[in-house]
Amino acid sequence: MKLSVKSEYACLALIDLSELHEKGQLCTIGKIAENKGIPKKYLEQILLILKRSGYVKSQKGPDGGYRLAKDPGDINVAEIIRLMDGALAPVESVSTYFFEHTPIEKSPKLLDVFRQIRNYISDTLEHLTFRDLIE
Amino acid sequence: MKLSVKSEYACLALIDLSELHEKGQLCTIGKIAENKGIPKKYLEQILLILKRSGYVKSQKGPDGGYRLAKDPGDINVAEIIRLMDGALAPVESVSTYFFEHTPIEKSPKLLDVFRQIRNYISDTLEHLTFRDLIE
DNA sequence: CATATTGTCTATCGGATTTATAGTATATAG
DNA sequence: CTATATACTATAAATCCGATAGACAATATG
Repeated sequence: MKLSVKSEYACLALIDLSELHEKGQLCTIGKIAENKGIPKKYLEQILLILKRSGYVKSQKGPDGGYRLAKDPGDINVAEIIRLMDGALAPVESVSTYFFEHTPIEKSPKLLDVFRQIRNYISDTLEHLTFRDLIE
Repeated sequence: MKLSVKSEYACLALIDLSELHEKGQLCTIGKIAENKGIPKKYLEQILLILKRSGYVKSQKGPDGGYRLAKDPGDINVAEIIRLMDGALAPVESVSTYFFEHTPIEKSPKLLDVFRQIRNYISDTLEHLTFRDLIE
């Protein structure tokens, strides 16, 4: 896993929305972009992806904006990174959801170590929810 | 850390050379490439990098080839990946050797989790030597 | 010395990916 | 009706990665 800027932006945006969630307030793309220092038009695309996957809801028009579609405690960081970047594993040949063959399979011992690393990353990030990340 | 094919090739080549190390035998680029299924011309560049960093030695001419410059037990996987790919950390802002600012710093809590992941990866791979990977 | 073999070095290409921007369409509050 | 917001698609710009090409240098051997 090498985190892309896209994943970072997605997490930051979800943190922003998580903090507003209890009040049920909408927040515009522009506001989030400004808060977190994210290019607005790029954030637009990211929020669209999050919307299509059911993490956020939106409303058009004046006073429109975005809000979370779930409780922050029901969204974990692993699923967001997988959605944006693909595999958490450092090598696809030890990835559960994005398996692919790679040259490293020629060394079973090395492969085992990377599998162990993948499991650590998955366990850590799957148990980390956006509730844990709110201030 | 997302492992590149380059790192994978470097590790596989070093494993090959580690297995020959005790006998002090030289091995040609072509042989290694064939053994591990690596494009020869690409492997050439990788071995040059390893040579310049003191991991392997070479000899030109007929009967020439490569051999390890150190004991397999004195080379760990972390340093090879850092040489080929840069940071082991999933985000540069928690990298010890390749620190850079990234947007994720806006969430200290998230940053902490990634620091923890980085430490796990570093510890694991720094203690893994090529002696451990020999058959 | 001539030749074949092997590493050295630099340049570059093709393709993919990533980050970001542009522009048009659609919904809705007032 | 108009201003404001999201929806959507296309594509630009930059970078990186894996791979290839080809000229050069060293050396063992006959």
